[in-house]
Formats: sequence, structure tokens, C-alpha cells
Amino acid sequence: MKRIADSTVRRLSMYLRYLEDLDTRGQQTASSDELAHLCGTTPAQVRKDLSFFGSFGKRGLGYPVHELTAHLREILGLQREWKVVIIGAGKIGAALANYRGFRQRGFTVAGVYDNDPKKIGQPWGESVVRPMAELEGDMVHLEAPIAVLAIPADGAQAVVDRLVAAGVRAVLNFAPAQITVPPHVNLKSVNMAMELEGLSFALTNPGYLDEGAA
Amino acid sequence: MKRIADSTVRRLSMYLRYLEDLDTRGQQTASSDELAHLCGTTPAQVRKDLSFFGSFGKRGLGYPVHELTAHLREILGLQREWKVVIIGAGKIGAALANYRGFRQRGFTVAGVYDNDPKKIGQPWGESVVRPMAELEGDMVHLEAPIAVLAIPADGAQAVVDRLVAAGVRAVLNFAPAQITVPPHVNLKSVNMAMELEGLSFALTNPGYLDEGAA
DNA sequence: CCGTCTTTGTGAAGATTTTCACAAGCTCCC
DNA sequence: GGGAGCTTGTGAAAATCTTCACAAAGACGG
Repeated sequence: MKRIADSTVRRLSMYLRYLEDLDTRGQQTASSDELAHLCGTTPAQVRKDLSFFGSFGKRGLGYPVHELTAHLREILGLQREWKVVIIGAGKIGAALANYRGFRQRGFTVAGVYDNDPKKIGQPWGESVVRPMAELEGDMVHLEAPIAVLAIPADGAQAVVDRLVAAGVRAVLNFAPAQITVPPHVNLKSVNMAMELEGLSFALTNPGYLDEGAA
Repeated sequence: MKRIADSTVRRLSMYLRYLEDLDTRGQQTASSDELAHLCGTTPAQVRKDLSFFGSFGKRGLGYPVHELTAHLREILGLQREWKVVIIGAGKIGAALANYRGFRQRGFTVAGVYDNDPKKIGQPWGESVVRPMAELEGDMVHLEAPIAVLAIPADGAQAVVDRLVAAGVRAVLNFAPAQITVPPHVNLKSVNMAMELEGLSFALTNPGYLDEGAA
């Protein structure tokens, strides 16, 4: 089984988004060329990405939109419900839970945790903010495989350690800290500061970026 | 002038964060090995990244923490103020503006815009939410080179087009849409759905990811 | 049913990024 | 001042990712 690059998975996710659009509009087939244009990549890239998982297209015609949508959902593991615990009842967690796509893709909030006494007990979407101290106890029956870490950098690693000990198998980290997890746990970090600094770099050093940006 | 990879810039940003920590604690020097450990990369990678911009270390000793911090700030263009307009007075924009690191790194909110009549006029940090319609007029004297796009996917491209026409030179996009900009404008997109789907994929297909994750 | 046209799937080539390995240089202690 | 001990800086090798280019396969019109 070949290793799939992270960039490939990201593109699959994007193909899915646009295929869903096309499907909604009733389009029957889409060529790699059309998908590439929508997603800002190349036709060869689209075909290569898909070819890792099978042979979904018809030569001379393109890919069947509805069918490929289903395949991609399955590949990405989106045909089931994913329970997610959110750590940190702040703006980021709220943004995520509010986001329509979150639920649409099968992610549901299993619990929200915070340390702030002012937040604990407050209603939060369809649930209520729980104290961090209850995390381990709750996790026993929550069985949420994914955690979103939306707290400040201080102590983020300690919380991740607790989450991992409680059985979480994937963490989406918004804390601006370098987190480490054991090999059997998946970690993705989103760091807004880093992105902004990337833009600052690009604006400051136009010479270093000859080739067009995406 | 050699092209600098995006991944390199991201790591520079990370080195900076940890060097600042070390500097605060009064540490004089740091080896590539130490930095690598802190940042979850390899010593060779650290040295290679830094070597693109000069020769900052002393053999046998390591890198002078305070000095390298200053160099990295300069390389990343963080020694000046960057005015940022935020489009969308929602949770994401608020999270960004609340984030201490945002101001600490020299980013200041020059204006916040929204279409929602309920939000327009509301206080927002130290400024007030302005109507989208005023964007072009305001931009003439705001002169903010960076825009953060924190609105839903629908119409995101149209707003970006307006921003670009108004002179914005870099966009940080949180809308889950594929945005295109002219070559002279820099674009970075953060897509929470994509990250979550990446985790879903990893949990669903452990076989595809033999090598340890980061 | 045949020829033309389109588009996929995929090895191979090319480009980019990471890792290796080691000479060169600096420190520090005797 | 000289040798032992580290650590940098960097070409070269390895690994990874993207693009190319084309044979194979189906669609479609006549």
C-alpha cells in the first residue's frame, strides 16, 4: 500500500467539495481538465491523485460526478459520523462548530471543555461547556476519536497528553505551539500567526518568490 | 536569488517563536540540534533553512539566540507594522484579533467590515464594524496591504476581487472556497474542513500512512 | 462498422525538498 | 599554543512530489 502524500489528501478534499457542487447542479460527468480548473491545479495532477485509489473515469468522457463523489467520501472516511471534542470554549471552537460544513461532513460536537469558571455551564450550541477536570471521566463513554485544541499555547501539550491518554486518536491543533504525540495518534496544526508571517515574508522579499504564487 | 520554499518559511516562523522563548529565558546560544528538537524537525534542516539567508552561527558553539531572533524578524519582515483589514465580523476574525501574537508580531487591525446590518456600527476591539460598501472608499487612506477573509464561501471571490482592486497585496483566506488572485497578489488559504477531512482520512486508512505522522 | 475525436491512466522524466556526510572553523582546557 | 571536542555550512545523494507524454479505451457521427 503506497504512501499517500498529505498534499494529495488535501486535493481530494477539494475535489470532493467541487464535485458536490457539480452534482447538486445535476452535471453528469466532469473531466480532469474541468476539475483542475475549478480547483486550481493541473489535469495530470487530478488524474494522478485519483489513480492512487482506483480507476474511476471513462476514457473519452471523464469522471461520473455522482459516483466519484461517493468514492471520494468513502476514501476520505466521510461516510460515518465522527464525534469531536472541542477543548477551549472560545472563538475558534465556536467558529468551527458554527461552520455548516462541519456538520455536513459528518462531524458532530460530542463535548466542549474549558477551564474558565465563567464559561463552564454556559450553553454552547446544543451542549453545555463542561469543566476540563471532567474530561477523562466523560471520555470513557463519549468515545470521540478526534479532538480540536483551541486553547492558548501554554499547557497545550499537557492537555494533548491527557487527550491521548483518554483515547483520542487524532488532534486538530489551533494552539500556536509545537505539539508532539505518540506515533499512533494523528496531529494537524493550524497556525494563524505562521500564515500571516508567511504573507509578511512574501511582501517583504518579493525576489525570493519569482514563480507565481497560488 | 534562490526560490525559498513555503515549508522553509513556515519553519523560520517556528524557529522564531522558540528563539523568542529562549531569549526571554536568557539563553545565550542554541545549537541546530536544540532548535530542531524544539521544533520537531532535524538539525540538518535547521541549518539548511538558515543557510539560505546567511551564516548566523558559530561553529563549535551554535547560534547566538538574541541575534538570530533579530535576523529572523528581519527576514520575515516583522520589524515593521502591518496594517490588516478583516472582512467578516464573525468568530474567526475575532479570534485572530484577540490573539496576543497578532499584535505582538506587528499586525494591527486597520478596519473590520461586514454586510450584516446588526453588526455594522458595533464596537469591535478598538474599532467599529464598518459596512462592506465603504470598503473601497476607506481603503484609499487605510493603505492596508493585507486582508483577512473570514466570510462564507459564497461571494468570497467577489470580495477578493474588490480587495485586490483596492490595492491589497496579500490575502489570508479562511473561506472554504478556491480563490484566485492576480500574480502580484499573495494568497494563503486556511481550510478547517480540509484539515478535519485529512484527519478523517488518516483514521480511516491507517495503511496509507505507514511512516509516522508529525 | 470505421475513422476521428476526446479523455483517462500511467510509466518515465523533471523539479523540488529533505537528508546525509564531512571538511572547515571555533571553543576550551591543559 | 596545541589538540580534543563540538557544531556549522554545504555540496551531493536520496527521497518525494509534480509534470510530461503517449498508448489505450471509449464516444460519436456518418
